[in-house]
Amino acid sequence: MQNQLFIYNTLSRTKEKFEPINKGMVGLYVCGPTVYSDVHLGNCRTFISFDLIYRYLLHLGFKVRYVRNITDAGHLEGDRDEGEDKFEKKAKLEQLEPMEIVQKYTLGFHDVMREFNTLPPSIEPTATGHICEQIEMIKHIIVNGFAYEVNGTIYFDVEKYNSQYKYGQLTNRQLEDLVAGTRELNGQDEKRGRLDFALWIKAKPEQIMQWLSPWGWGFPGWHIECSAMSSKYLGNTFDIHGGGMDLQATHHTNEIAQSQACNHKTPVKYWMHTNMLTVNGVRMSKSAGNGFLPDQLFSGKHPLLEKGYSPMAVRFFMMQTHYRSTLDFSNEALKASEKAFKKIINGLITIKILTHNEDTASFDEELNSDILRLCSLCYAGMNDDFNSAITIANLFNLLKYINSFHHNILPLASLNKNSFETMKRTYIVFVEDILGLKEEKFFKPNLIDDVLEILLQTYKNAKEIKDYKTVDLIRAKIKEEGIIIKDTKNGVEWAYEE
RNA sequence: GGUCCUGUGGCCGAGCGGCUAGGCUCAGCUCUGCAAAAGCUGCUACAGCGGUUCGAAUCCGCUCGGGACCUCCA
Repeated sequence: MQNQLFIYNTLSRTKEKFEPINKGMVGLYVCGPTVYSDVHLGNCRTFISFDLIYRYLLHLGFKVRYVRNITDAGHLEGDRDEGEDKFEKKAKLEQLEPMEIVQKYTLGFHDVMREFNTLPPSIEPTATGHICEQIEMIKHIIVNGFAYEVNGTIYFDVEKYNSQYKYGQLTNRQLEDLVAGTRELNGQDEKRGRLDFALWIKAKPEQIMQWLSPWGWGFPGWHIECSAMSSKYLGNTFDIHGGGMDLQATHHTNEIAQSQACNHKTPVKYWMHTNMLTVNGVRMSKSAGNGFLPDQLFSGKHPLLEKGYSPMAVRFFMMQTHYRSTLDFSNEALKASEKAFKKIINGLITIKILTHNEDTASFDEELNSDILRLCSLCYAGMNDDFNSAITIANLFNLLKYINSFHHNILPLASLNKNSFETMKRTYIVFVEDILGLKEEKFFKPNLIDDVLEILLQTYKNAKEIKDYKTVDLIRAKIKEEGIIIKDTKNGVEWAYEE
């Protein structure tokens, strides 16, 4: 049951039984961020979705090598070799070195990922750290006849490639249709085919980020980075490659082409794509002006947000929707999830203190089997293409029982030890390890001072009504925490114990 | 224009041929010094019209909405 994992494969457009290439091991590659500005929230959804996938694979006992790159060079404004380099442009704007831009936004990205409680990947390679590998790969592609040089720039020959392989297979498109969708080459273009894309780009003299290659000074194209890094760490063919749906048509299509042109092997067994984020029904994007940053979402400082929502509430919100469905952000939906999340966490605190004392006096067969059924449904949800929505629904069903036991509406003695332990383990493991949710402390900065104030007031009140039992209790307990209470002529004061 | 996805109750969101999804909201009940928490009950949904079937939210066709990619974005 727990091993019957099914994954929707974009390549076949069906759910397939997951069978790793090497038994017990999984190679997972996810396209990471281009660190030229703050992480986009939609980007976060992708990484949170794959964090869930990573966590579940680990839970199933797989040895997972999770590679998520950092794109820190070579990403032009137009994905098809036009426009300025994103880093160079931003560097000019912020009056910094391109690498300062990279450093700044990489750190910011990691902060956000930490706030969302995502596990770090096993390897987080950078594009600039793998220039040699990319050059090597390009050389192979040229030798194999699928790329050509024009004035120091190397282009991938899509038409030639398509004569032997299917270029548009990931998106189920014919080459002719793709060509029809692009504009005609104007006289300035050096490339031969309209769909051809750059593997290596000749640098302008003033450019800061450039490297020496067999074809002169230049920098790598965006797509070759992922191909080079994934094959280096996961091999020529690996299990799962993921990313946002908008990478499917261009980036991932080109990755497949590059890998096959280089070593004649299909690079990936299962392609997984996460869906987009919308705000009040409209796709979140820069041009629509409805894209808020993670920090704005947390603080509530954005015109579209009524209030701030904590990272864990947002994470939970995302997991209530399947990763292949579009997810709509609205204050109403966010508030609903915030409440539901707190309920889940309160349940976590409850189940942790709940214990079974081996008493089965009022054993209820039906109840036991229902609880075991719900536990297995939690697995069934995740096994069905990581359907966390189903898992969460069943966690809520379990939670009802947990609360009923806790409030003695149902006697704990109606469960046997095994059912109880299964319920407890399932709830905790799913909430903490798989969904990656944790309790958040919402304490104000000066909470301690305020609580102390309340305590001292209670102390004073007790003293006035000569309730010395309470007075002594407060004094003794607070002393254990290293604080002594002093009755002075001016009233009650506290001090650190010396 | 091409390639696709999608329309579920007041809101969000699973399900994708027969079995109560779940959460939030609202109304009521139980419990309760007050309040909260928790439990219970109700609000009887599947865009419309045809068709296939013993049986359709689920499959097929048409109509009407919404959206994505092909162009910067995960």
